[in-house]
Amino acid sequence: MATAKTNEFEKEAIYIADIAKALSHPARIQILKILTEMDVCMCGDIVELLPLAQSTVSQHLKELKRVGLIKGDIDGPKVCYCVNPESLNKAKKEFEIIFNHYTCKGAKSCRTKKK
Amino acid sequence: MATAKTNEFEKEAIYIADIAKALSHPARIQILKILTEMDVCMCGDIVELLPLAQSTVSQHLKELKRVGLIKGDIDGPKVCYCVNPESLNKAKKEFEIIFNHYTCKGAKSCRTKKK
DNA sequence: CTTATCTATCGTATATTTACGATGAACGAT
DNA sequence: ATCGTTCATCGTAAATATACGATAGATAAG
Repeated sequence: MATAKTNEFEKEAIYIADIAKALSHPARIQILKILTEMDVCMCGDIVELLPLAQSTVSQHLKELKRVGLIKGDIDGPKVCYCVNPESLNKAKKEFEIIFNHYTCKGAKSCRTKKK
Repeated sequence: MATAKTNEFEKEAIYIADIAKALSHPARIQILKILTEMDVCMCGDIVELLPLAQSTVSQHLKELKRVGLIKGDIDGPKVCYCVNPESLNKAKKEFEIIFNHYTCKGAKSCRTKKK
């Protein structure tokens, strides 16, 4: 990020950007999909479904956990992952707000200043 | 990205991740907000509202243009930016699909395998 | 033509992300 | 206690992202 100025932006913008960052890799999108479509949700299962090494998948899971979109429960030597419905709903609403805001107000023409 | 494996993922996941990447910086979230709330939408106006240099803002605008969320019309020496309602709506729907999908199906407990 | 304004791009420095193999930690089974 | 399984973390390399100043290009104004 190079001398990040993250804290000089608006709180809401920082939150949305952070969630968006967690969603900004195809592997993490597919992980979310996998976690909701499979009964089992172990790291090993995900590794088999993605073209990535186990350590890389583990890093992606960590990023999704960081923002709270998923959670992992230790179950013996395994870790059982699942989506976190609460935080997913919160993120959903935040994105809805900005998208609705923009699409409702945003159709203003760029060409109003033309001669 | 380090030897990006982007093309080995699902097409839909790649699209959503790409939009999310464009939204993954607070400056770009605020730019979208600014573009819908102001009548004028010149680069210079945005520079005054953000704690960033003009060249940096220009780069953020370029990233938003890359995924089609905004467009810029050349108006003399200025460039008049505005959101692109069509692509914004498309992105909105894609996010809705994945969020609704997850929140409808995703509440499965992680603890079903516990003794 | 010259100057001023506005924006994009270039060059550069630094931070972060992505990816992998190797290793370590935790646990169940033997 | 030892072994195998599962996952996280470490170390590392390469690609991207972020940010800035400097510069170039395009146009309006004079």
